[in-house]
Amino acid sequence: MSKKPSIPKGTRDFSPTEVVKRNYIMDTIRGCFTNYGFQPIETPSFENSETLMGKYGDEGDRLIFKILNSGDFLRKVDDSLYAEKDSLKMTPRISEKALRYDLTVPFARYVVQHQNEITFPFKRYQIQPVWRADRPQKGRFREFYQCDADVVGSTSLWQEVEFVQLYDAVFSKLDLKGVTIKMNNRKVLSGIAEVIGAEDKLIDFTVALDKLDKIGEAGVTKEMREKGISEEAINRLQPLFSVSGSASEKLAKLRELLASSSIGMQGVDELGFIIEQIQTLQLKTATLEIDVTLARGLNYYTGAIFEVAAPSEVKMGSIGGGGRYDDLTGIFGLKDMSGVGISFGLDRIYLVLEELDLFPKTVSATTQVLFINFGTKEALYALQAIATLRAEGISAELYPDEAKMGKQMGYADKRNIPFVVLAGESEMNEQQFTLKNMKLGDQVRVNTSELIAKLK
RNA sequence: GUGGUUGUAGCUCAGUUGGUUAGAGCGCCUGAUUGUGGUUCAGGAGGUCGUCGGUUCGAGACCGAUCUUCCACCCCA
Repeated sequence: MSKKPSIPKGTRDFSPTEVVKRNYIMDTIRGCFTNYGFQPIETPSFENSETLMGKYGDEGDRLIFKILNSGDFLRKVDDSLYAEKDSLKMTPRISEKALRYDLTVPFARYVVQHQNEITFPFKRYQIQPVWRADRPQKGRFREFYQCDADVVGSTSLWQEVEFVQLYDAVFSKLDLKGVTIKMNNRKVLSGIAEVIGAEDKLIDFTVALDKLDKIGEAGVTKEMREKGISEEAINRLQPLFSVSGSASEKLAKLRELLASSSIGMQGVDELGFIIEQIQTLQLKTATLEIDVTLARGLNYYTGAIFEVAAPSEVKMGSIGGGGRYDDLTGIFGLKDMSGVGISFGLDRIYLVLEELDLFPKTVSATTQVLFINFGTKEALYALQAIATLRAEGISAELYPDEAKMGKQMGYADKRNIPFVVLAGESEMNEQQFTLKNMKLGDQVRVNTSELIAKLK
């Protein structure tokens, strides 16, 4: 046991059946992305540390996997720094590269670096793994895939409308019903902070607010108090907890609440626009909902914020998220380039589909027909037929060894191969094949064209 | 990063207050069956009990460390 090899915490191997299912999800998402006019790019799995560090907050920095420099890197550290044993100070000296933490920041870097070759607005999609030095939990890994679609170079709210449609399209294709697209707007949150006079505590305030459905109103106010938000501000927040009802009712309530804040009103108007258009365009399976407590998201969101909740019967964190970031490329020196995008969490969608048994049966299909190996002459005869079948698009294989029938049949059985061909001397003499249906157990004698017809 | 939890055969798990040679089901291999799998029957292989250290006459069981699993925080897809 001890000598058995293993893989690092939070990583996984994928068996054939799992890869087939993952590909099904990926192909579905990719199909929708291209259908909506997005173009694929890829970026390196690791970036220069300075590209990533400081972009996700202190918590994010902690979760970034750092790559040790090559060579005798400790020799270059001066003694006084080494003696301090301060990891935070030491890290930049011994690590200059890091594994990417998400796909959005590398994308921003890409846009800035390639700005002269890009035609704006630029719609790109990207499906690649990301890494986080997190503690694993259910649906939480240290290596996982994100599937991102972003548009940069347009401030049009029609993009947000299209992203809502895109979410709906993907989940409809996957036949995943009961998905809720939660939407909020950073400007609404800023407006609330402004109205209650806690602008300087925006982050603390939003993080606490985000936990409303988890720890309740009392828990949220308690956390806000602990973070130093004044009692007066918390009292003024009161009406917010009772924002409920339909989208238009929520919007009306927010307008009332935020009347004195121009930024807040702007956020409400943006939410209203998107809701209104979606009401006309209609969604197929997903539900769009305004959630004023939705505050997750990285520090760079400036407008819309999206988060996708799995159907309520599945206990799973969000399966997607996104939003508008007006100044993402600004940190890399390219100003006035607004972006908006969404992300799908492939690994979590997989767990949800698995739990709800929503993978189509056909995705598990393997080889269509196995040819039994009876010996050299027979194998050659079989391979000639196999070549013909393959040219017809039928996946076929020859059992490589001249093993006992039982073993060869057992192989077909275990791999769920639906058909087996037996071709020995008597079949060869008549240019025929014995085709056995493994499920029914019956078998027929056929020629080549009949064989193709039966297997197609 | 904090707190808890888990680890015994390929898989799922039993294993009494610490006591002889650690078990079961499923799976695997061989045969009954030299051109017929999935059913049945007979036989067989497979474990330094996660790892390292400690307590003890004696440890799968108790203690410590470490790794891993899952869970709650933090945060997030």
